[in-house]
Amino acid sequence: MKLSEITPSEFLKVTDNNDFTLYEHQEEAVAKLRENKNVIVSVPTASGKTLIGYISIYDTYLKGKKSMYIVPLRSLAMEKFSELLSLRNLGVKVTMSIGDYDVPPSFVKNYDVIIATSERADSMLHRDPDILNYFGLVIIDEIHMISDPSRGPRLETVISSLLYLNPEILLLGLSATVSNIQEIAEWMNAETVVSNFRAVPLETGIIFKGNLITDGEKKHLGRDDEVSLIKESIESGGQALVFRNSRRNAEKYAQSMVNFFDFQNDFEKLEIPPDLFNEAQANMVAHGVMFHHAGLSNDQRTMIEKLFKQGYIKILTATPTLAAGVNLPARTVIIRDITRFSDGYSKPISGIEIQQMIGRAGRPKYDKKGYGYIYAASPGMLRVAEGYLTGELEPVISRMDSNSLIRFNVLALISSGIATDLKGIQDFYGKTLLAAQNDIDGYELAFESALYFLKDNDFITEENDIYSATKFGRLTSDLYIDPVSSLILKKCLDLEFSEELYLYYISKTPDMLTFNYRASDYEYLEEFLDRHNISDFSEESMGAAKTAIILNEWINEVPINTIAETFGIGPGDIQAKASSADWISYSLYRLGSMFDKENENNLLHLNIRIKEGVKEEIIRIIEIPQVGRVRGRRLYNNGFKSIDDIANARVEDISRIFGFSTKLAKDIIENAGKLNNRYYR
DNA sequence: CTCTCTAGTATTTAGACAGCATGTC
DNA sequence: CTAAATACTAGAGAG
Repeated sequence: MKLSEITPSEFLKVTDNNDFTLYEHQEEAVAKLRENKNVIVSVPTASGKTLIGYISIYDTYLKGKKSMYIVPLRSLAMEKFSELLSLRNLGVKVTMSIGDYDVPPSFVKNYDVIIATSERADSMLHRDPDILNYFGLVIIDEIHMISDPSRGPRLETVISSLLYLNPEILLLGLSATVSNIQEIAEWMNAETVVSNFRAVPLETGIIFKGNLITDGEKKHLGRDDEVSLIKESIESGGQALVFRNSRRNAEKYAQSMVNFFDFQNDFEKLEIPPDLFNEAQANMVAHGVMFHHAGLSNDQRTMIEKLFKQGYIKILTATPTLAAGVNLPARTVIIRDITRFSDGYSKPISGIEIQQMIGRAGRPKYDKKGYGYIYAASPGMLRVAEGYLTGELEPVISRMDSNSLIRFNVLALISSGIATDLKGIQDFYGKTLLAAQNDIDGYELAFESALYFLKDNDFITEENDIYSATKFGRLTSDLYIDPVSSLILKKCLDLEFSEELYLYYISKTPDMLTFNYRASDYEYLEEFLDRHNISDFSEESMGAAKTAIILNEWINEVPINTIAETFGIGPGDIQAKASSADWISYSLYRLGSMFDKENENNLLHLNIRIKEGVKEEIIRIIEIPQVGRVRGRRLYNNGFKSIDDIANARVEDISRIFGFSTKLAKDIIENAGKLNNRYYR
């Protein structure tokens, strides 16, 4: 059926007037949603799931209701946001609500579609459960994420809340292929739409001992082994994506590709900011090769993704960052490692992850066919690889049963008023997948001990078996931090303020994942703990000390590359850590304002310094737009020490400073002037 | 006595979410 | 439980 046959005439504005024929699974999903049935669509990636979203969002809009689109990653939220913007042509107002994103105000009431991460959705719901009255549709992308041990429970909480609070809201789940899709559907009162359809056909094979095995047939690959497959792909105009299981492997593999291929990109033409890449990296890019992992800075990653999309980078080697992230397809995908070290063992990676990686093969519109190959290093791994391809699927399992998550959730339920007694909590949990998969009566003890813990630590109070959150409990829940973190921060406030020491306690909260320390770090870590009279030499404490030391370098303006080199980590690791610490230090500031007013200013400044990575003395001047830690420092060192100094400066005096063009100098002076005026008003 | 090589041993290992602010008759 | 690559170290042997 054509798009125009099932949608209002104006709808084609969304698709640039392309009136394509719907795929069968799209048609089926839309039909079921229109019958007011929840739906779970399970199809491979790149098979038009977004169009189902578009149509159902517009249907919902016409009924005067809002839609929410939940995704697992911030990068995916931004990608969806730019895709869904085309709905603006129909008057549908789209926004996104993710942590860290402060451009459009996230007034739910003013928008028709809200794109959110699962955590943001969770947080929004328990801050103000009433917003649900405005919603008619919630789309949950990558719903199989429920199975993710660390982040799945937050998504499961959101869906359970929807089922518990407002079963009228239509749910559309989009999922990878999993074995128990029926069970998930029953839990959500949904019908399933399952299809193996792919927009670009996929050919899969296993590379084993110099042979490529496809459909049981062996083909000898020659001396270059799997590299010959990459060669083939590139020479016929394609690109290749190689997944590896460690950063070092990804980098090494990229380096080795430089020796195999030489595409001779005109480096000048690529418009890469100077100093974005180091010499070795720039050399790889010049050869059309690069690696991608979370140790790279955000700017580096964005640039690499762009160069790959534009086709300048032909071979990209990556860790799992690219498996679940933004859509970055390539004609040929090679999964070079199928095991990864975790929990003390080297284990085969999950089938869902393999699906995601291999699903990247084949660019719609550009490639007639995609090629996905799995590399097996041993006979045992050959069997594992065969298992992936013959479709032994994993089930989605609830991970909501950890005690710390139950504490977090029970506080959220009480704080939001969704549940106020044990019975309410049990009723809520009765709606979870956890309950659908387990005997929920077995958790009563866990709920009671969570309630006891929360009461004992003044997060909640009780009267006649009815619980309500204290101010402390409410703030903890709103800050979205673990109650245990909140207690650590509260205790920290009793200690005399010292940046280093406070950074240590920030790092010690369970919400901060600390840096790993090595044997070679012992000496200075123990010295740090000694110096602060901390007698705890546990693993957590040592990790927190290392993290505190690195953050301390960051807030003292040590160049990010110097920190990276000294501690053997990547610039991306420092950015990520600073961003978590920013969140926790903000929480500390808020707790400080509640318990200990005296410390308030110190805590606010510490938060700004972590956010921006600056010393105290330039906190003010980096408020000027276009001035960050680097430019702020240069201005300060050249005598421009306040907003006033800069607002009244002459353009030539600032443009004389290294790194400041005339235009930039003008802009900065103007911005400083505006900022100044604002203060005078 | 010192340097070098080697065999055996120790070490290391992916990723990434959250808060805030704002509007207005 | 189901790894593999690399960095480190002690000790032998050469000069």
